[in-house]
Amino acid sequence: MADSDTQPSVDKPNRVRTITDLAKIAGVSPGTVSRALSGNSLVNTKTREKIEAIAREHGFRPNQMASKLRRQKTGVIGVAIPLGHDVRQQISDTFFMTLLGHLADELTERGFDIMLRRVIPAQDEDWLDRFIGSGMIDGVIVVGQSDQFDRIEDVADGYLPMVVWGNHQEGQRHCVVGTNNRLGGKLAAEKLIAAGARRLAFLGDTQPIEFAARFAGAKEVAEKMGVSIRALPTHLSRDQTSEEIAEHLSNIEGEIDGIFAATDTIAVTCLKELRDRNINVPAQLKIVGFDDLPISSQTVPPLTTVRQDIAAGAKGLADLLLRRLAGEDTESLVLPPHLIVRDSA
Amino acid sequence: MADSDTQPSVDKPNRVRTITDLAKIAGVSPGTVSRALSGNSLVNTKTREKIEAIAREHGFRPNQMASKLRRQKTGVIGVAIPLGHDVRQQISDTFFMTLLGHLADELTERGFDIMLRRVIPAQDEDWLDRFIGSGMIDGVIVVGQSDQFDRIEDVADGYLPMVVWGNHQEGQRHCVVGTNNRLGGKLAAEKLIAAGARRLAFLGDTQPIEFAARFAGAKEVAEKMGVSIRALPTHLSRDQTSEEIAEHLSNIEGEIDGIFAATDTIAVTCLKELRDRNINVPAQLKIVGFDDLPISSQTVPPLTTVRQDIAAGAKGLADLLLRRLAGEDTESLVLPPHLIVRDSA
DNA sequence: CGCACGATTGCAATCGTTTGCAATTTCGCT
DNA sequence: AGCGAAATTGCAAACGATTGCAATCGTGCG
Repeated sequence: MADSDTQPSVDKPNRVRTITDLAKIAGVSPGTVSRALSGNSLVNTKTREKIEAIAREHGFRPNQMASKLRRQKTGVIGVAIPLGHDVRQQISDTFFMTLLGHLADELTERGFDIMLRRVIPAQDEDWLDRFIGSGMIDGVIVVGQSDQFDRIEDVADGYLPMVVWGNHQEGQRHCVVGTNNRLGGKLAAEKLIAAGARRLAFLGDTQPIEFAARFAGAKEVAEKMGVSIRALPTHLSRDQTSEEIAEHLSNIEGEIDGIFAATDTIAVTCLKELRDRNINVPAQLKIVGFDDLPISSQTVPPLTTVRQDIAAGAKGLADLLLRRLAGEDTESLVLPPHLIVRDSA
Repeated sequence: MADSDTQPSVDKPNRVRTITDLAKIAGVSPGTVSRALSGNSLVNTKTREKIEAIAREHGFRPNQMASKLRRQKTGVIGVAIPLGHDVRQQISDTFFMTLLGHLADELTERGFDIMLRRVIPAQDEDWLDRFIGSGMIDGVIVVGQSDQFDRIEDVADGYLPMVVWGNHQEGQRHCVVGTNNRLGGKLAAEKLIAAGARRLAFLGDTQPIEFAARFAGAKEVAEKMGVSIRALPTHLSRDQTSEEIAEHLSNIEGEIDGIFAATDTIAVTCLKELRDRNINVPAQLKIVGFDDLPISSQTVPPLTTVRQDIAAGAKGLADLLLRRLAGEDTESLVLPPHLIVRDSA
């Protein structure tokens, strides 16, 4: 493809694009320019200043690709978001997006760039190997295990600089940061029961490992307390959710007096549906959510929920990854959930 | 730094890391391997299959850095989020995050990767040049003009593959995608007035260009209709917002009967504060928001708001950028806002 | 005045892949 | 069997920055 005039190389006759061009102008060798610009090695102060001046004047920036190729490191952290269970749970999902935001803040502060990759495992068998092996990133953060637990485990042995957001399981090999979901589930169930509920339901998909753990925790408490609990499966994408929840609510009308929602997003939708049906929360039905999203304090009634500390999670992910980048084999980090009592239970 | 044993090169004695290694095994030249793997050029089918087999067997992936360096294109789109007016408006802001999510979906679908960069212009004069000149990205999408309108304009002339999310101004040179904020402001004011409000207030920061346009639109309508309107400045970060809004509400108690919030996020917080004060919406005070975030339909009362079509915006950004990448000098895209009438006005 | 040593700088190989051009092989056809 | 065109493959020069090693410059000191 002849792209001779695609680039705006016309404005300045012979623009300084390479370190060699600059060297020619400065009357030194490329090596010296490289040293002067990278700052760390020994260059005569006068020479350095001259080179820096010329660089500034011509708006020169060393080509990162070449630099990275030569130095075999990129300064880029890959962030992969696998969309396993529910492809329609786009990455626009509130929780993930918030986590990503904090992650961006943390990593940027430490001088790393972020390469974002949304991946659909069903369509791309070895997404993780591909990402890692691409040579474009120094390390990878996987946000959410989705249904890819095994694949992640496979990779973990041979590749140190990887940290995963998700659930921790006894004896797993990959380094994970996440909330103690099981404990969170317990807190939720205990609260519902303490508030007087006796016939519980878990509202949400029980397939994803995190949600399964939440359900398991709740179930354990319920059984110990002699209270019934059942799962009402739901998808995550917004449009379906509403209808599914509506249907569930019709089915369980009067049979259930306490709902543990897998997610605040689900809980909020549920709250809305209940209001439409004139079911009073918490008098007739108690609800506890999970996440403590910003919305959750603004609902009517304000949502009682199990808080995940997203900021701390992001910080943990970044910290651990950086230590692994330095060669350390770190332990997983399991964060404690906190029950935030508001008015819905 | 001697990192001889940092890498796990021990597991497989002599791993296939380069195309040359693979070529040696296959008994062909590196060039042939490159052609076979890239798929597009002419290679004997049998040779290709053999090479592919060996590649698969050894889990070989061509080094992207080298490839990108040689081909002078990266397959990466930079997404910059300038945090100008309010550094504490972290990129975890709901609207931007949602836009980013859709953007990720769009670009990924078209085979591009995303390099995310959060940037604080106040701390980094030439963030945009640096990003563009880094050689790491083929094009850039700037999410939000913030207070960087001029800098963006400066760059626009010399650099084609850039598209910006934001407000469109008569005669500007950079390609922008965004909602017609002024029109949106008009719709909001018209609705408030139609609902019976006569003393309006605009709740939000009027500095950012998008918000200024919204306010201007509302003001135009208000003045034409002989209705008063005033601005109540607010910041964007959540913690401050609540208090600021509370203070404003105390000050204006009884003097205002219609609020146009710069953002749904602000509107939602405002709704909550009003509820705490037992001010009935919409009877005593009418509210219209802006954005139509997912939350907005779930509030009590559900929020009347001006909808921005985020998905369409993301698609527009991606489309235009790709056309610019191909050398076309595209026009800006201004999307129409839609008034979504619910119960708050 | 000559030598040695430290401070700078230049040289050239290297990172791993792509690709224009030329050489070689394969085939079809007469 | 022989010739030419078409199909494959090999060769080697890029892409642009980094860095170990060696060469050069300058200066202090005997």
